[in-house]
Amino acid sequence: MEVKNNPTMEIVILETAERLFLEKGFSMTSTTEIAKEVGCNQALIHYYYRTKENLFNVIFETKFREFFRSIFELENVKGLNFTEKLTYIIGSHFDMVRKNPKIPILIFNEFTRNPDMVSSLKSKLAGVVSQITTTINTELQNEIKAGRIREISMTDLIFSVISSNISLFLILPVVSGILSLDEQQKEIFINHRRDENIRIILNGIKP
Amino acid sequence: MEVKNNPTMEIVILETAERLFLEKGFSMTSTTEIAKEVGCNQALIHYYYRTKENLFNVIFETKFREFFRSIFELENVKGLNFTEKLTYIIGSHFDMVRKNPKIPILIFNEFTRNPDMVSSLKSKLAGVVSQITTTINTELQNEIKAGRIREISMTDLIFSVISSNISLFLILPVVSGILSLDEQQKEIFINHRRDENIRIILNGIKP
DNA sequence: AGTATGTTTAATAGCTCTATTAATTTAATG
DNA sequence: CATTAAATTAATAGAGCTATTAAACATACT
Repeated sequence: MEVKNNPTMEIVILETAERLFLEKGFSMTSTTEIAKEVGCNQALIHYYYRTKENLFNVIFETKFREFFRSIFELENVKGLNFTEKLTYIIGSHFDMVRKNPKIPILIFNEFTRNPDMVSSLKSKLAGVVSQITTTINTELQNEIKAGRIREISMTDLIFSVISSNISLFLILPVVSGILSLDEQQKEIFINHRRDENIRIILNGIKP
Repeated sequence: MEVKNNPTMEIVILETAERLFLEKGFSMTSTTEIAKEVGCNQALIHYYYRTKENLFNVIFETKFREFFRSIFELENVKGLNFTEKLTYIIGSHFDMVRKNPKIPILIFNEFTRNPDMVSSLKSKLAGVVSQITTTINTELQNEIKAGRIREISMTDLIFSVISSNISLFLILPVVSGILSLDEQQKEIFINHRRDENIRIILNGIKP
């Protein structure tokens, strides 16, 4: 009965794998490569995680959950009116995606690579989704009744926010590649699109 | 000096490869699998296309060009006012993406798999982009001056249209997997989002 | 010191993939 | 029919990948 004294290797492997999987996807990343990057023997990866698939799943589940849990940060919105609330929500969702720009494409790819995985994730999401929906749905309905917002469902609103925010970071590599943007120009572009996304949605739901 | 009598195999290979590459991406598709699907010997693929990379590039270049050339169909918009024009453009862009829902993710993945490819495609796009921009930019500026549209650049407008349209088809597999939507429900959802995308953008650029 | 337990490595089996080469089949031509 | 070129296949080299196994190493405990 030993106490794990230094679980460093196990963790280093996980972190390195996470980085590589996010950079290059599941199939383009080999356990051999992970081991080389970590600086350990390739068998060690299988010692801790048994299979590559399993290692990936550990990472994927974490990231997937993380990503969806923090879809909308609803802590700091008390005391704001609806427009202010929405502005804050869209912005903080944008910032979250900005911090994890590679996760969406990882998810999309994983869904085509392994469609069976869907079922195992369904349950985990149900709660999160309904929580978000109900939290501000009442307020949305009030705004609509008051005629300050056009008829639109919560689902559609959320969908539009997520769409515009994630797609920026999907398209960005292509655009910045084609236009040869440097890091600074990219930053400017990102910040500009942050404002634009907020603006187009706020305006887009007006009556 | 023979005349190619039946180039069927060459073409069948190309079409099958296209389907598989779009379904599962570059690295998840093997030449062995393509051959099996075509019903020919695996060496035949290399006989016609030499390398898998090369076969992919042939397909990718075509699809990429096709996708960008038809980004905006500007044929049938004469005689319409600006709002009608924009409605038509967003809708037909949506329909184009709907017909080729897998191309965007193919492009995004290819850009991370092989960043060098960017340079070879730069030139091919310059023309297309500027053409689109200039065609309706004058009109957009007029609308802005007339106070019917808020201050927004052509680039931002195009960006928002492309974003909302492609991201639907990226997210769809995830959403429909989680919500277990059948084909009919998917159709309804897609059509609904088509309207919603048009609406949010038209509204989103109002003053 | 010696044993037990957990960690790490070396070696390798077994598979699949890409690409090439040589041989075989098919089709066209004089 | 014989010849020639193109299309197709069989066979295989060579590489990389995943996963397993047994051995070596390290560490803690009695």
